[in-house]
Amino acid sequence: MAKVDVEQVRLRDTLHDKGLRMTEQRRLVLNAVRALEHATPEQICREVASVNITTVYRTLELLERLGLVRHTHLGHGAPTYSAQEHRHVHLVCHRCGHVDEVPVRQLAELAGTLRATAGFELDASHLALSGRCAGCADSVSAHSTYSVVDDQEPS
Amino acid sequence: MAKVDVEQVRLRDTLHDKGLRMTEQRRLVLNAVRALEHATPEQICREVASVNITTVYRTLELLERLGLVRHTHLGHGAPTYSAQEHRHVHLVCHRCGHVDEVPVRQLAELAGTLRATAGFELDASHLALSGRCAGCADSVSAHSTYSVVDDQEPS
DNA sequence: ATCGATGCAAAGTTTTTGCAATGCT
DNA sequence: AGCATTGCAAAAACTTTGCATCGAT
Repeated sequence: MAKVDVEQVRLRDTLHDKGLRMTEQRRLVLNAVRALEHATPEQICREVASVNITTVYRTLELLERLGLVRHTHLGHGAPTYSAQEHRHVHLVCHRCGHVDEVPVRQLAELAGTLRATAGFELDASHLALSGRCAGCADSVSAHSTYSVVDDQEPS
Repeated sequence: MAKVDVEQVRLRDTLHDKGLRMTEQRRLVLNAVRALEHATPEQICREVASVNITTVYRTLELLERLGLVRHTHLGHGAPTYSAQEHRHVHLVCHRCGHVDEVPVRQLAELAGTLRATAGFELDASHLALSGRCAGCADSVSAHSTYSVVDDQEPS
């Protein structure tokens, strides 16, 4: 598959530009990030069993500095990594943990507002929004349990 | 100060409703969360030195279940807690780490869009947006360093 | 007096660091 | 050959658990 080679060459070139080296581990980790989509370091490590967990951490940090991957905090646990080109907004349900995705475009308006009011350049591809997914939002009326935090502000 | 007593009574009542007990530690931790604003468990523990770190963790979890505090993941490290009534959106600069805040209202439009398109109920008070703060966005032109990830999508 | 809450110590998780061995270039 | 990279082991950082004691009700 030509695409794979292209990606691989791109990685090699990016590394060489910085005086860094192309290794099998780096290729494997990058491929795993692309294949798994928002995966934690541990999940990535499981996927590429031959690569040591230490190397996974170091490689993810490197790939992020190179702009090839990004990480997001989807919940309480470990950060999750995705390929740079995988641009979307994560919608994380903090009831059931389900992660949905919507196009980055939906944030354009917000990005404009934040730029205007706070001078803040929103990085939309880096983003996790929490709330209730469709399924859990529906079932809310049936619950008013101890363990659930729920109260939307008046307006 | 009457306000303090009111808050304290509210905490006591909320606890008693569940058959739980009002303790000095719970009062101290809740006050610390309110005073510090988006503080990590460790920072809270430092603030209320007399309370054991274990108790801080347990109390934060409890207060969150009771709907009195919330937590957000502002960055790589530990989660940060704020009082439930402290409603705002965090703007986290992933260059310098600075955390700014804007009113939740700015998300109203986005919340509507997500509800309509994905059935997702956005929890705006729980939110951290990452990007570049005004200061770091300004200085971007001066840098094209190795360590900086930067590339906004075409449109 | 009862039973929930706390503190201490110990264990569990996740991530980082030091260093000798390995392997790109 | 030179120097970045890896793997291992150990440390560090963060969080949870068990249990005896303490304290709110």
